[in-house]
Amino acid sequence: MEPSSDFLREMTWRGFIHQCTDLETLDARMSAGPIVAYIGFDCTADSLHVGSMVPIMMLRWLQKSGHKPIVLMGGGTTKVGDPSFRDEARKLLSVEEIARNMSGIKRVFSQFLTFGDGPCDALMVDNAAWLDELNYMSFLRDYGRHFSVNRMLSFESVKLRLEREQPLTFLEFNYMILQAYDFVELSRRHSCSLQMGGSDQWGNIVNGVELGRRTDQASLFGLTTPLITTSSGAKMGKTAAGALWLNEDRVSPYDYWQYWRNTDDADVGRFLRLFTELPQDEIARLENLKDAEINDAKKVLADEATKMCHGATAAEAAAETARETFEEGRLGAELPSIEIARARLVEGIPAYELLRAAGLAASNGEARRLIKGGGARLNDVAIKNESQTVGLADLSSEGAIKLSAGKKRHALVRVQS
RNA sequence: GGAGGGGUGCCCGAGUGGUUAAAGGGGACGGGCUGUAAACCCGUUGGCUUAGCCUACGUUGGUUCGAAUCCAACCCCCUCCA
Repeated sequence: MEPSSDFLREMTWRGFIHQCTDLETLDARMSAGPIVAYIGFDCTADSLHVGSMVPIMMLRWLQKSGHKPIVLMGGGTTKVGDPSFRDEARKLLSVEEIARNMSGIKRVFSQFLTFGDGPCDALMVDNAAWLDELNYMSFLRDYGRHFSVNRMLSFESVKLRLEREQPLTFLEFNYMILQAYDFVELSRRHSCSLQMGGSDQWGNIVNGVELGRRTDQASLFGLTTPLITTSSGAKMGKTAAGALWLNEDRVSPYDYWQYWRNTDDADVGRFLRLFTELPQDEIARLENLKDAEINDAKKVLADEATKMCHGATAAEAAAETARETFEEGRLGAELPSIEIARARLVEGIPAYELLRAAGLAASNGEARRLIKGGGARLNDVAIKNESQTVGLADLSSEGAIKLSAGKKRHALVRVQS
């Protein structure tokens, strides 16, 4: 019952496996020797977010277990747009946007995988390389004949669209076929025999496996990961500011660390397995911590996850700032900060304006409401009056003013030098 | 091209001439309780130089003392027909 290959055993224990086209045969293949596997990433934004962390972790484990990972950039498929489980069509992205997004996403990967020419080194390819020059007539005759529209319509991934009677354009309908063709290309070019991906990719993956069998008698496999939700049922990765992006310029290491630190109790064990590479016994110990002690497990989770994404130095700085801010009530260096001209502080700035400038409120009105509701604090003292002004006298001995919105959101105001 | 239906605040969704910055729900934010957790309770949720002013119900005009609500044109979406 338990897989014999290192990779699948580890993945099973950690909760990465949702569905597989043929787990037993795949396991035998992976036990016998190294294989090549890929995951595709479309270029719909200029950074990936935590939603992609599960597939990324899987590629890491694959590489660690002695197999070869391919990262497929969807430079071609992004021009079409994956309709899977969407109730309406995506906005069509321009070629320029796609190129920009791709360069943002590429940066992320160097952090997680080792690229190169060795047998276990990761490879990055772009499906525009073959999709862009496809000839319509020959493609239809060579590959289109292997697809049954009846079957394509039966996939769960398009059901939502069809049931809601929302239009599914012919453009989008082709996505599945192109992704299937990608798998065949990678199998031919790089002997790739396994496609992995999120559970929403099941239909697309199965089509690739079947196409490979029909055109090349290839024995291909598909493996999907479950959609990770928080125990409260929400899709994970939402922050106050929006998605939890992996690129540092969109979400700071400190905010990234905070996200993991604030994990629900109920999710800690599961997340440690999925998002850290700690050994099994260490995870077992951490997930058995009770009550307030579980906070220690959350800190480890935050440390590990941040280290992987932003490096050890950034992770330590984030952890240190959190400790200073929350455990000692001081001001940590990595808190988001803004600079204000000395002259403006001499005049005095209304507190609501400063809250807005520091990014703790989206508008002056919101800042006023925050103050009225008793959630705004200046150097840890509640701001009572909306029109209260902040001046030089409020600078602490560290040379900064600490502003807070609620218990968790803090920012520093420094004097412009 | 024809017939019908529809476009409301972050999202869903009520609202068919005035007291509507727009019910209700969700989400989000804040307060309380805690452990920087969950659950629960309470509050807030267009902007501004905030006892006031300004901007808002696809767009532009019109009717009216007064319009998200009525009229016209236009744009976009959906369904059926060709």
